[in-house]
Amino acid sequence: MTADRLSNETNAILKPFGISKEQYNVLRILRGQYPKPSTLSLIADRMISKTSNATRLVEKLRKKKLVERTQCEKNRRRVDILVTKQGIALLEELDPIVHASNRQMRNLTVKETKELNRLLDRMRG
Amino acid sequence: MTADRLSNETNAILKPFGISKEQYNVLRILRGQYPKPSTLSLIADRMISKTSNATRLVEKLRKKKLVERTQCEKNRRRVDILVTKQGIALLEELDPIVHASNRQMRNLTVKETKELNRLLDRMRG
DNA sequence: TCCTATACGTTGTATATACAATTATATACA
DNA sequence: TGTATATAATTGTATATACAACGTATAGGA
Repeated sequence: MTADRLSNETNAILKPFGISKEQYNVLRILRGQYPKPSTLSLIADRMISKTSNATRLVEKLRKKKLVERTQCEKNRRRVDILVTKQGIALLEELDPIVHASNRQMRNLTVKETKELNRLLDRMRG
Repeated sequence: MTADRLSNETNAILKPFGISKEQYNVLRILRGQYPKPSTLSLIADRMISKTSNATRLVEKLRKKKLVERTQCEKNRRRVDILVTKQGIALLEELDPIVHASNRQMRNLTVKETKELNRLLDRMRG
């Protein structure tokens, strides 16, 4: 529930830029691989989600020209996803805004943030 | 993300009983008021959600005969929601299962759980 | 070579959420 | 009294998620 609350505020910040928090997350994953392409399974793994959802998020980003999809030549089951220049530019615009907002939003000290992350890690098992 | 992970495992546990984690949550809120009825706004407040979503969750519970809806006589804008005997019975069946699962799942000590809750409270502001 | 199992992705259905617009009732107050 | 405002809930649209069923493509073994 609490995580949702944060998530929503991030969504509100991103809304004027035309993407959701989850789509922003996918873009960051893609940038992490750049200039190498990512597969849908890789994206899904990083999001701890299903490939079916990665399929649809990527499709939304593709329609906005923020990513490109091409069938992988070496393994035609795969689809190579690559963030476009527009995607990178959008990320660079968004990063400082989102980071500042996150810090302010959760109102925790640095020490508390570390402890929170430690506990969340433990929860993940 | 982490909260989602937990949430899904709880959903998996509840699935055989025909309700979702969110619906279970609504039932518990209603039991907390029992035998007093709750309004949709009260439920939404407790869930840190919107009344629109409470409306739909309650409707699903109503179709399963787990709650009853009646228009409030004193204030006809309100709708009184009351958990039924079947609802209470289901909760009693589910509580130990869900609690055991939560404890196991998150793998934290009692002290850590308290600290986690404290930090989450701080985050809520 | 052929057949089976696995890998990668897509689509359909159900769940939940946020936000905006709308309806209906109640309250405040000029 | 009559009008404006606030409260309570509903409905429509968009977002995301999980799960299951399905369609290809690849790999491995008989």
